[in-house]
Amino acid sequence: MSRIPATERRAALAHAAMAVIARDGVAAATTRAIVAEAGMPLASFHYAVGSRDELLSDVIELVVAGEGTATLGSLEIDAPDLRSAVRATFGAYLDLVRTDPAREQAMFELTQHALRTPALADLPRQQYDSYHQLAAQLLAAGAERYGAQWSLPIDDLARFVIAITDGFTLSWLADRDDAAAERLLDLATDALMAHTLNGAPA
Amino acid sequence: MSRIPATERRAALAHAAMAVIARDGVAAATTRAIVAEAGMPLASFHYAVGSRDELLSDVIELVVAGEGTATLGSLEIDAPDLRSAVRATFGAYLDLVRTDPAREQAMFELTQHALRTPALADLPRQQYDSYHQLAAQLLAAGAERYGAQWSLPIDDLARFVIAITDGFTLSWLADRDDAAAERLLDLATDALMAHTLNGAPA
DNA sequence: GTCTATAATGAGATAGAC
DNA sequence: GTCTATCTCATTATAGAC
Repeated sequence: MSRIPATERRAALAHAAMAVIARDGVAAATTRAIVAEAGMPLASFHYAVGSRDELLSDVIELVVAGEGTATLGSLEIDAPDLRSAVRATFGAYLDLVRTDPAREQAMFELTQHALRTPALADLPRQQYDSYHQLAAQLLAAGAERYGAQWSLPIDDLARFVIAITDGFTLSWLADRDDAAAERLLDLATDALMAHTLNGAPA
Repeated sequence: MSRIPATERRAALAHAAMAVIARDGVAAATTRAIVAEAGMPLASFHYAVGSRDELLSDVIELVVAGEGTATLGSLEIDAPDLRSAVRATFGAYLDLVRTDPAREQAMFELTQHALRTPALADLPRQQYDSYHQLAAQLLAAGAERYGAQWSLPIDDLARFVIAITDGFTLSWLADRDDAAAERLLDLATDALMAHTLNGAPA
C-alpha cells in the first residue's frame, strides 16, 4: 500500500467504509474495521481523513451521488401499462431489500447518525433530496413511456413514493412478512394510480 | 437511593434510559448516562440489570407496551366526517413529530439497534406488531364512529398507515419541510379514503 | 511519505469496602 | 444491600522510527 496519493486513499476508505456499514452497520464501522476492509494500516486512516465523522460525511456523499441507489436508476421494466410498471418497480425494490436487508438498513443508520452529529446534520437533507429526485425521475420516465400524465405535482408524488418505500422497508425489516409487504405495495400502487390521467388529458 | 427493591430499580433504569434515548439517541445512552438520569450510582446498574442490552430490551418492552405511542391512543379528534378525522389524526402525529423530533428519531434508532443485536433481534417484530395494532384500532374506531366501513382488511390498511407515517417522519426529520409534509398527509388521506364504503355497505 | 507503537479517552463490567 | 474505586477492553487519534 505504498505510493498512493492521499485523495485516492480517502476515496478508497470511503468505499471500504460503505462496505463495512452495509454489512455490519454504522456502529461497527470503526476506524479499525474500515482500514481492515481497505487493506491499509491503521495510521493511514488519519493520514488521509482527519476524523471518523469526516469519513462518514464522505460516505453519505457517495450515497447522495447515487452509489446507494444505482440499482434502481438502471432498472429496466418491461410492462404492458403504467400500473404494471409502477407495481413492478416497487416489486424490484422489494427484491432489493430482501436480497440485501443489511444494506438498506445501513442507509437508515447513516441518516440517523448524521442527524445526531452536528457536523453532519446538513447531509440528510441532501440525501433525501437525492432520493426524491430519483423517484421523480422514475415517475416522469414512466409517464412519458406510457403516454400518461400525473395529475399532481411530480415532486409531491415522489415524496409519497419515498415515504411509502422507507416505511415499507422498515416494517419488512422488523417482521419479514413478505405477503404483507406485497399487499402494501399493491395499496401504494393504487394510491399512485389514483393520480394519473392517461390518454388525452383535460 | 437506599432500600429500593431491585425490580423497581430496574424499572426506574428503563424509564431513565428511555428519557436519555429520547433526548440524545441510543448511542448516547451509556450506562453512565442512564444512571446519572436516574440519580443512581453506577454500580446500581449491573446490580439491577446484568447488561446494557438487557436494559435496552426492557426499553423496547416499554415502547411495545405503548409508552412511546400513548399520546396517539388517547387522541380525541373532533371532526365532521371520517375523511377529516383521518386527516386530523395524521396532522396530530405531525405535530407530535414537530414537537419532539428527537423522540421520534429515538424510536427508529431503537429498532435499528435491536435489529443489529442478535439478543434483541426478535423485538422489532413485537414493536411493529404493537404499532400495527394501534393503527388498526384507530382505523376501526374511526369507521365505527362515522358509520363507515373499510373495503380492505383493516390489517392491510393499518400497515399502510404505519408505513406512510414512518416514511413521512423520516423525510421530515431529514429536510424539515412542513409544507411538503402536509401535502404528503393529504395524499395519504386520499389513499386511505379510496378504500371506504360509507353509509349502507354492499 | 509510511506505518509501528503508543498515547488518551471512554466504555461496560466488577471487586471489595462499608 | 449499597456504592466507591478499580479493572479490562476497545476505541480514536498521534508521536516518532524508518
